[in-house]
Amino acid sequence: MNLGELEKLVLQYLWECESGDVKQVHSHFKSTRTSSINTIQSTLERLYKKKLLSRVKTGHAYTYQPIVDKQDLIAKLIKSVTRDFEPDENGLVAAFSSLSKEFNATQLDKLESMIEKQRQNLNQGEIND
Amino acid sequence: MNLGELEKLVLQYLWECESGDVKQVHSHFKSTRTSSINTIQSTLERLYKKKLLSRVKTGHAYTYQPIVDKQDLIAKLIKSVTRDFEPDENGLVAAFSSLSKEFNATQLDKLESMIEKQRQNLNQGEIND
DNA sequence: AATAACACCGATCAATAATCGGTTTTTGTG
DNA sequence: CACAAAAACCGATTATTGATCGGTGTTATT
Repeated sequence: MNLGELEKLVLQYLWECESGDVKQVHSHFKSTRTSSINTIQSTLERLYKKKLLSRVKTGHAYTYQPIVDKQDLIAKLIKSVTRDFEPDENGLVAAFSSLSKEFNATQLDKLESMIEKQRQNLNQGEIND
Repeated sequence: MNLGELEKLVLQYLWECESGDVKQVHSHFKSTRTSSINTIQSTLERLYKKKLLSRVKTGHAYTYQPIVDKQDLIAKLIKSVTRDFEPDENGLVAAFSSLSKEFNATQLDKLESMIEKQRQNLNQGEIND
């Protein structure tokens, strides 16, 4: 999936605010972008069609809300760019070897504790099978 | 940076073959795609402009060669999609938390050994400073 | 000099994001 | 209920970028 510049910005905003209607989104960007309210409208619709936003009518205006959270979307995009070149299921692990060169000690600690947490998840799953 | 479908395929091929000229690339894709040799030509030029390929004249034909290897390109793309949403330097680490949910025990082992290797790199650097 | 192989330029097409005007629908108010 | 405001919806336009190729110029080889 490919996201345009405005689409990314709108997503960012909705992650911060939890939800919002066209008017809110439009007025948020009034200071930084010249996009008309119709432009915001169609951007929201595009994100809705891409299944990144849900919407409910409140009164006669839609309130839009992100379906996926930021981390999940990033994860999805990372998997997508990786799979383009390494369809293999270990592709992501392999890609990590290049990536790891840029982590400092603190970041490595964090990564390691995430790994440990995931190990526990796996073990937990085994017990309950 | 955004890569088209044919651009990705051509890159893949050149990673396998180390290098190749237009004719070679074209004949490689003859069976799977209908792209004319001119289409291959301009795809190679686009990749060259994107600084993903280098080229040297051998006779009067260019020989193209990847500048970045596959893992490095994947790493670059991963950093790029991450930075779009998490400009912070810890963004990648944060993104990893969603990603980690899908790794099995073997993969976790591999990741951990990469982390260990990177720790040693960091220590080595310190000593030589 | 002729020819073949190739690069290079320019044009077109396709897909998609960004843009907005105009119309219809909904709703709240006098 | 009629009307005005607010919002959705539809359709058209523009911009960007990748894919495509024809035609022309350039170079090397015989």
